[in-house]
Amino acid sequence: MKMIATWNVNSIRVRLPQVLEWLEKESPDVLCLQETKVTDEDFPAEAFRGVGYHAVFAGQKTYNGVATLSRAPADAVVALLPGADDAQPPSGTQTPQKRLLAATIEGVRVLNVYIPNGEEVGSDKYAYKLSWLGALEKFLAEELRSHPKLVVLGDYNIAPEEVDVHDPKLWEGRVLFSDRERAVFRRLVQLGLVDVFRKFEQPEKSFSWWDYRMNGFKRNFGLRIDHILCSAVLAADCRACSIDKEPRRHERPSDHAPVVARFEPSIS
DNA sequence: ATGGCTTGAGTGTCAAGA
Repeated sequence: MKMIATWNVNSIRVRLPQVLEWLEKESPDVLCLQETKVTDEDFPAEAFRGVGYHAVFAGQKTYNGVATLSRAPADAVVALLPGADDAQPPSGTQTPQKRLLAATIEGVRVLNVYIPNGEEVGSDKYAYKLSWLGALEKFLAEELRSHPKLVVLGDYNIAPEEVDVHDPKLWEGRVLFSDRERAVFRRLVQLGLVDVFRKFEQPEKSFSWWDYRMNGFKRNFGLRIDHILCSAVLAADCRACSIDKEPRRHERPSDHAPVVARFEPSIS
């Protein structure tokens, strides 16, 4: 396995042609998708099989939903985060929320995550985000014990540092960039993970999400909230990590861009 | 200024995302 990627597609129904095109062009070994927004019976597994990918998926109607596509089959699949919905989820939300998919692919433990948005600091959804992150931290610590080759990638909905935000003053204290969220991100890293994007020199103002409104992409008003965190063993063999802005320029784009990590020699 | 776009649900218009 030499290339893994993550992409919040904001509806797999709408984005399917773009994802198929991207797979054919880039040929990653693994692609983790978030916000598929379909139930499992509506997931387009056949279309992915047609271009040479296995798919595992955990979806629900309208919201959330994660899927992991891979050249090699996925084993030991866990489709729910233990303890995530123990605390009261925000009123009116469907439970359990489908936001995590763990799978072992060619001996690498791949944790695909769609961390809650949190809406606004102090809201019910913000409390749910922190509670969900607490459950993730616990699950991750356990998974790391049994899987030295582990990667956690997806839409974290957290911009970890000032350089990850187009206007840190504007975003100070706000959801996605609040101190508590950033502290949790640091705690996840301290479990023994590396944010591989920051292992390498990167262009100034590198972001993975831009608001659809106000020409956010053209003005590069964005945030880096999609991340690839690797265990030390995998990070040592990571040779590059980049954000592919090309799909964000398409007609009807997702508001997120794919993030890609490359390894040498093969990590499997 | 609490908007701005986009998607899904469902067919009028709202919730949710970030």
